[in-house]
Amino acid sequence: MEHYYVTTPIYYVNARPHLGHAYTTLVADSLVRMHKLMGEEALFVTGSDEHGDKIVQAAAKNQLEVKDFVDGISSQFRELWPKLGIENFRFSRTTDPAHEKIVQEMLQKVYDAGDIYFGEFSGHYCYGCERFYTEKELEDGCCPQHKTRPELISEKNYFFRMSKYLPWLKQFLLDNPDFIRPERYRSEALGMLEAGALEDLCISRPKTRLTWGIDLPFDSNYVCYVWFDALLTYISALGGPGSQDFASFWPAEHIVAKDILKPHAIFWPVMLKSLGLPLYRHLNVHGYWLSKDTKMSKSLGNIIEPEAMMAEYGQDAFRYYLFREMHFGSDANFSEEAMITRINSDLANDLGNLFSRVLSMTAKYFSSIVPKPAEKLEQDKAMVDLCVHAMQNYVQLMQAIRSAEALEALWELVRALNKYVDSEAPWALFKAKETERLATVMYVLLACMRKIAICLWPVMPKASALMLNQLGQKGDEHTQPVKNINDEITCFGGLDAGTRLAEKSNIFPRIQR
RNA sequence: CGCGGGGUAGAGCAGCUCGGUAGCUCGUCGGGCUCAUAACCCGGAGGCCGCAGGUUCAAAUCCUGCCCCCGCAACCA
Repeated sequence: MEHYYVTTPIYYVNARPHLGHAYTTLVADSLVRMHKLMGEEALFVTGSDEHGDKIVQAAAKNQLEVKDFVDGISSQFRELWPKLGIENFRFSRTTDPAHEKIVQEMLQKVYDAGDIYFGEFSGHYCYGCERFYTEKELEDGCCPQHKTRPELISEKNYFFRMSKYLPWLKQFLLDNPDFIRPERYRSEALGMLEAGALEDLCISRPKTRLTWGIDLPFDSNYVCYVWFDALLTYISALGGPGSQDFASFWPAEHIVAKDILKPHAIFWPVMLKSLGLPLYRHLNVHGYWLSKDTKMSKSLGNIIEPEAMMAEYGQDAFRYYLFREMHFGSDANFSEEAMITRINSDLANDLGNLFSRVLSMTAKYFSSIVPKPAEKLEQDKAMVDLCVHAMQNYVQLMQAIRSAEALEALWELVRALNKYVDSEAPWALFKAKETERLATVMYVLLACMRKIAICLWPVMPKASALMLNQLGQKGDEHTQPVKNINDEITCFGGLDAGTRLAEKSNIFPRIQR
């Protein structure tokens, strides 16, 4: 069986989850569901990044022990996902002992290979912030936070010999144009390499300054600082190299937002190279959700809380809106107004109403039993062809993480079905007692609706299951409705004559403004 | 001269790689149908494709310059 593995970043737990976290994780969920729908074994990993000085500071601010603090926020993240219909994930924590062990093994390996060296670093250190600033970051030579003059101190630390691999990486990116996608982020990554500004990575902190971290295996006076700790969760979550899951699932499809392009596009491949491990499949980089055309931030008060949106509009509608609105890679605006428009026009008017009118007609004309179709006419065949094409496009685009276009493609089918209802006018056939013709038209409609319901499982699992149930099919939000959707594309039908259907349907009610 | 993205109907976007009728959704105006969630279907109006040059028989699409917006340069998806 094919295996498919996706990761989200592990989220830094110094604040509550917001729309951006939710989106990234939803994309991972939809991909896993899509691949399960293609008969593959699929899972994804998300988690929380819990080390570092900012965490220590945030805990102190909340007057909590660090461990208690990270336990709290971490579980907020973990518990949010199922509410969004997100499943099939492993939740990885950087403070998990199993992870810490693998990080130490990997560090030792890189150290033994000679890619880690002990060096001196000097810079402008602000005691208030407990961090170094670069020349550029300083404002008039002062710390931008505290407005005080930082002290020039030097510190011994461990460095990862990243520069050694940069020429190789550059060539690799040139040879593999879709390794980082969409294209714009590949350009940006190449730009970073071009600039030549990248130095070796500092990967440690002395314990005199930070103890909340993983001990370096080769020097107990130091803890590991961020990169090896955080990025290696993608591997440790599978059990690390040598494990069965690693053999089956690696390499991963990574999903990140554009703010963390550099660590994932540059640091991570180079680390993998040094470790002698296969690189990830792709780095898939998405943009930001903007609120009123600007980035969301606490100070502007334009943060969107996923839970509040779901409470108001429901899980399916919220998911649909996010998948439909954002073109992967570009920024998108989040607005409740736009979401309501989408819900009303796409979900209520087009899709929901299609189910409503067709099921109600089937109740009236055939007592809610799927009729046996007679011979298909040209227009029926055209409808079936359109269904095949729409599904092909949809499946392909969803896999390529182009959900907006995928849904657009599927909605061509939804709209065409509404049109087909109008042009074939089943009510007229009923009055004229053309029962055979009526049966064929209704069958084509119902069979196509079933296909749509199957397709939508990765995007709207609950609604998909509900639609399938109304069509007399088994189906629940947790289990893929068919073994392999590709079989559904190539063969029309799949809906047995004689199946009992729901008498009416109101899956997506209109929202009154 | 830091890097990257963008400026296309009232709104939001696609098209630009590989030049040749400017497309989609929402909104708006008019018509049709009556199965349906006042939903559905058809038709119309509405755009000098940021500005100025250039290449070309032909440019939203290629080249040059300029203007404006946004993001990154900090572990904020």
